[in-house]
Amino acid sequence: MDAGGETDFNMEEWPFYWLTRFSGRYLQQMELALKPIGLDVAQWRVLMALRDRERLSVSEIADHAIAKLPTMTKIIKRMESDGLVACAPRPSDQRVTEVRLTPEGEAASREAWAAANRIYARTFEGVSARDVASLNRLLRTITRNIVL
Amino acid sequence: MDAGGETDFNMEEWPFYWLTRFSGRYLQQMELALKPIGLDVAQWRVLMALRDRERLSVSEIADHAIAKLPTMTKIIKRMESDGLVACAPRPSDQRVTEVRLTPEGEAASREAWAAANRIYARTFEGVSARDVASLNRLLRTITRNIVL
DNA sequence: GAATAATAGTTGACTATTCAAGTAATGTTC
DNA sequence: GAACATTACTTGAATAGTCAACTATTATTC
Repeated sequence: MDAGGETDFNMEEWPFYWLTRFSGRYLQQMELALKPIGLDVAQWRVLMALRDRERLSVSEIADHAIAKLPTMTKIIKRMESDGLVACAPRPSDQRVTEVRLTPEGEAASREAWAAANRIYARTFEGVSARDVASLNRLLRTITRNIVL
Repeated sequence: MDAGGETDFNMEEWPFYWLTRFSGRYLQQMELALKPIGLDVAQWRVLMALRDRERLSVSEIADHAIAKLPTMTKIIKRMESDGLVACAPRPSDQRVTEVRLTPEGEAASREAWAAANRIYARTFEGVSARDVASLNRLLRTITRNIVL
């Protein structure tokens, strides 16, 4: 496959094309679904990160959400002043700022997850569980491969 | 699958998790690869859109790159003042601004595609052509489904 | 254990993106 | 064909994201 040359190259056979395109539409739809909840995509990423663990440092959230650290600082500050999260220095290491959801943040999280599930349901309607599993497997592989 | 509830939910079995994660890393890597060429991700999206067609309107590019129209206006203006693209009103409809690559823009495009191909090669190393084809097929389906 | 290095985060100046409101050209309706 | 609506952008004010430089805390080295 030679995407740069003059040879016959079909964009639709290039996975990056579809991944970019899908990702863009996913963000559009999430943005739309989050608006009534009073959230944006950046905040949604923080809620996703805080789904599994109760407390995370700002760096850990930035890493998980694949955002730069200063960006994440400011997103967290916004969410803090909106009352969605609470921040406190970690007792064992005062350098790290630990972030956790407030009850209000948990409520927003539940609403956001419900919205995400609705989008998921219609997006994968008619796709078999086996195909979803294959997709996850392949995505995990290429996500690992791309970093080098 | 109930991503919002208290039930056992494994993020790694949720395709949106991987799609978001992959997409983030892809953008990181492209950003890195484009820097020496003097391009950013926004400009790369324009070059991608202009790969197949010689001339596109600002709206068409915005739509293809899944960006908002005012954003695209400004990206195009930046690229125009960098000498990468040229703009002219469409003769048959003076409202539309047609954008095409300059020779300089074509050169940048070739370099960017080469960089993208290098990333693609290492990302999909060891992935069979059949799996790539399945991935494309599934991505096309879910990209169509998500919009409703 | 004082000096230096490394880590975690924040801040401020700069750039990029977005929303809302504007302009200009084309379509439509009566 | 004049008035109104729609389309295709563009612009300016507000917001968000980024880079470089800074502070504070912990780790390491001599």
